[in-house]
Amino acid sequence: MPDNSTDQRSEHKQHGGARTGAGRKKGSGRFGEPTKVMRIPASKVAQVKQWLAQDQAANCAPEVNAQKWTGLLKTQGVSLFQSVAPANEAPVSLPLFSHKVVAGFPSPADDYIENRLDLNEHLIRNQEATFLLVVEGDSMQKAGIKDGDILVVDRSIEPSDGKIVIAALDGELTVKRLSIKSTGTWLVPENDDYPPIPVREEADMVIWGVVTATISRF
Amino acid sequence: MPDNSTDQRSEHKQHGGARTGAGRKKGSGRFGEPTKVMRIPASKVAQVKQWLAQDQAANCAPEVNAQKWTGLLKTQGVSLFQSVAPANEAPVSLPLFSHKVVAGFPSPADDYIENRLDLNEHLIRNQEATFLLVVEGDSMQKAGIKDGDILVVDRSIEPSDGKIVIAALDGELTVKRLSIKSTGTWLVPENDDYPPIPVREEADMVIWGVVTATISRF
DNA sequence: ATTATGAAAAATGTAACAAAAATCAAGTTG
DNA sequence: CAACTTGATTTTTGTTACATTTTTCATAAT
Repeated sequence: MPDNSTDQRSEHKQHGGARTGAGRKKGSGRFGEPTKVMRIPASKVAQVKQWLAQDQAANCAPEVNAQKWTGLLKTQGVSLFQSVAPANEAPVSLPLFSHKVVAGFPSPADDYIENRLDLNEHLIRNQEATFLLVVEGDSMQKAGIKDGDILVVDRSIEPSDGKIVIAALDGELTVKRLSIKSTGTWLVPENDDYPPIPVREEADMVIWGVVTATISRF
Repeated sequence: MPDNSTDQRSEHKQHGGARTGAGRKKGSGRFGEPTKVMRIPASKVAQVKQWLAQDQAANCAPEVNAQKWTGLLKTQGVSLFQSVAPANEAPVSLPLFSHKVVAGFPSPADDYIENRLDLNEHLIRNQEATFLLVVEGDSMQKAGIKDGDILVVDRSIEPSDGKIVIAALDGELTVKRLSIKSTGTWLVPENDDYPPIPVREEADMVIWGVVTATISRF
């Protein structure tokens, strides 16, 4: 301020002034939460940045198309790099027939048709937040998840008790059932050969997303 | 350095000294490259750390083997879909990851995406000959096919021994494993409550197609 | 009442710093 | 002379500090 000689006169220029309650609100940043600085190898800076940007996009992902999809909807956690494929319409529409059809080939024109189904639409509620994983191992055998299955994982579903989740443990992804009890949090395999895994801290494990479907090929 | 008064005498304590070429080598850090500091939202610090830690560890061997499934099978009432004429493809391509992905980041920086997969393309090879069946009843749960599962049935595949087939029996569609032995042909339910069904003549039943995949939702 | 203005508070990117780790060669020891 | 010590030197690394920017709001001005 160049000229501040006469305080009495300077008033005519003042608009603001000391006041309480002013200032930027907490959580008004990009991430809605406090941040920390950390050191990242140069070659991965871009990747991390992209990941952070994607994660925001996934978190505010719109409701795409869900007719008969039951499930909680909430955002949380991770996201991945993924090119958004413009979902054009009318791809694979599959007519649904009654199970009472007998020998003979049902025609789509028949009134046997109960419904039409597109596998992508049926299995993917939030494309931005969905990815696929190939299962290795049989720790979830009793849940019907077998080695080689393809899991449909939705990151936008809030992990909750009883959900089958993808968790990063010891640097590997595992699929387990999440058990949140008063006694603590557990990752429970659905195979008697494997013991439940206690989860002590957040750092122990990162939950990637919730398994919404599994696909087995014969 | 407490005593440095007399340089001539101080030599007796000196081991090192000014020299060139000393010092830590470049690239000797954890990442083998220079680093940068960046600001990360607090909730994601753990994920980034885990990813960075994992990334230096062993590289993963991407072994995607989607077909070593040796499962049982089951049958019950089913609902029927049919595939419809192949529409213009606007594939909803999803990222397909291998097992070794960590904390929100794929492990190897570049080939993290094993593949991109469109579920329709992946599951429906011959669209005009493909049906979808919704399984009714949970008698096949033990075999990995549960109530509400969607079966992908391909009519263009030749039924052979061991295949899981859709057969029309008594005006209803059922899922059975086809057993063609020297002793005869059987439709074998994978459920103790149901006996194997002998197939005497072709007219006894009509095989609609071969099950190529099953989809379970959670 | 509406708008303009600037102060207050938080967010953000980068610089700076201290401590730790790594590395080497001169000096010491055997 | 070879092996070991040891401190100097340099990079790494986690954190703090700081200068900007952004957001928000109370108040003056209209």
